[in-house]
Amino acid sequence: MKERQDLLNLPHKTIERLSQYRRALLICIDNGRTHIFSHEIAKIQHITPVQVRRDLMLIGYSGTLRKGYNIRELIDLIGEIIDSQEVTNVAIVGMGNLGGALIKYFNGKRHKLYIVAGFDTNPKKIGKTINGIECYGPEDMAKIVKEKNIKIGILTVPAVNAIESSKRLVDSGIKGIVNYAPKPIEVPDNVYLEEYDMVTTLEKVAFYVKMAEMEGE
Amino acid sequence: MKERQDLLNLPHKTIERLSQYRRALLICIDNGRTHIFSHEIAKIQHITPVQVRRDLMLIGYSGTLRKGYNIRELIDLIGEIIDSQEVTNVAIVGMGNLGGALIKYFNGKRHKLYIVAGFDTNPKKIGKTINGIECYGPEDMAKIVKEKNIKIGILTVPAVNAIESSKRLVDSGIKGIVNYAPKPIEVPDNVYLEEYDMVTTLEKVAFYVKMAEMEGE
DNA sequence: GTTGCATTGTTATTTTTATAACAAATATTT
DNA sequence: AAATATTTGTTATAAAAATAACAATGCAAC
Ligand SMILES: NC(=O)c1ccc[n+]([C@@H]2O[C@H](COP(=O)([O-])OP(=O)(O)OC[C@H]3O[C@@H](n4cnc5c(N)ncnc54)[C@H](O)[C@@H]3O)[C@@H](O)[C@H]2O)c1
Ligand SMILES: NC(=O)c1ccc[n+]([C@@H]2O[C@H](COP(=O)([O-])OP(=O)(O)OC[C@H]3O[C@@H](n4cnc5c(N)ncnc54)[C@H](O)[C@@H]3O)[C@@H](O)[C@H]2O)c1
Repeated sequence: MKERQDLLNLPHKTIERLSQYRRALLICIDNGRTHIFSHEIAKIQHITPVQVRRDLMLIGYSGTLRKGYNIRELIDLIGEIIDSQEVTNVAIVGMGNLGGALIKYFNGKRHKLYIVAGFDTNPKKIGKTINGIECYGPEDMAKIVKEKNIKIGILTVPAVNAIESSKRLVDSGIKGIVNYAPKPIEVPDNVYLEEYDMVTTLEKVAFYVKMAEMEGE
Repeated sequence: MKERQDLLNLPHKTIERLSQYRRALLICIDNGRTHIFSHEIAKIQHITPVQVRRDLMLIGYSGTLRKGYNIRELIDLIGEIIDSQEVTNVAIVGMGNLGGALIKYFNGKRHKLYIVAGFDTNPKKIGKTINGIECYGPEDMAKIVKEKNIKIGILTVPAVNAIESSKRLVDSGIKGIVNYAPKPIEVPDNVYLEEYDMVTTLEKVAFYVKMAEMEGE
């Protein structure tokens, strides 16, 4: 389970769940527990115990029969898998309402991930700080990304600016992007992209709520 | 394609894409286009033309050979499928940074979805408005949900308060929840739930960025 | 009008993910 | 010490989603 290819073969959903298991396990450790059963993890995450055991099998972690999993060991192993050795630096592009909320919220939440810079085109924002994070103009992006060793960009610009901003991020040497603008962007193969569309999520929920209400009509 | 069961059999991912196709198509209409090819939609969404055609086949919409799809008709059909006839009202629970950003952002974006109320436990926020949306105390939730005919709740409270807040939403008669707190919640079968965890997303991106960097090591 | 070709619509296959089935191990009870 | 219950770990199956393959249609060029 130390081999790069093995890690890349892990299902993407397993990677997501590992992050979530760890967060739950950190709370358990704080509560003084040392071991935990698969069905307890499953209960916290509202998934099945089988799913939990399967994920742990995939990362090659073994528990003890009738005693469960050693929480500390598991936290550490998940860290070895998903964290990088060094801190990973992140930038916010678009220091508006959502970008600002993320900055205020995020730092301190994760050990190995920090938001270290913001970018905005609005001259009123450039040079200002939010929660100690300075905002730069987009023309400085390449320089700042290099200086601060920024690897990931979070896009929170208006939809019409998403494509130009993503290009600038890529040109600046960023290696991963999370796009919250409701406009699909395109990145080269060597950049990892996640997109999330809150409006679509809400429309989807509204659809299934409508369907539930139509029941028996 | 008018039958309830047919709509429920649509893949969840197709429902999501329909929402996104529509948003893209509305922009095309504004640009004066009347027809569009599957490969053009695909280009905008960065997916394959086959995926587009398959989705449209599933909703029973036919284009014209060598002419493509009638944009207006398609927008209307997607509306018939995913929108409810009446407006669907939404509440924000937790009027903090993220909840506030959502309120400022969302209204006006969609024709049939409106945020009409907020809830918060902080006495300083209760009675105030953000963008014209009033904030109420949680004790008024059942009353307000009924009065304002609110169907969906967006949870933006701290993780430790997520479970109690979700219970209150359910007890108040809400039918759908979007949970942005990084804490899984549980809802009865008759309530539709979507959870999204931004921290997990960022950790996932960081993982794949790390993997890409390890290449050839 | 025949040929070529772009485009749709449908079925088949593959890939990804989740669920289920069950064997193995070990503590507890009788 | 045998039987039972609990829990892990693995393999097998099913479900969901994406991709590929290809037939059908009808315009355009010749
Ligand atoms: N606010 C939310 O809750 C929310 C929810 C879902 C999606 N979104 C999406 O997130 C994005 C931002 O939303 P918001 O509400 O924060 O908007 P906002 O207007 O408050 O912030 C956008 C910021 O981006 C800056 N900007 C514009 N062009 C830029 C560029 N080329 N480079 C850098 N910065 C640029 C603007 O100056 C502004 O400060 C939008 O695409 C929106 O659709 C927001
Ligand atoms: N801010 C972000 O960008 C961001 C990103 C990802 C996830 N989140 C999640 O969204 C949630 C909110 O984040 P935030 O940054 O807006 O936090 P925040 O502290 O700014 O806002 C939380 C709000 O919830 C209110 N609240 C607390 N308990 C409540 C209850 N029981 N009922 C109603 N309201 C209650 C608080 O008074 C506060 O106003 C958190 O769970 C956070 O993890 C936020």
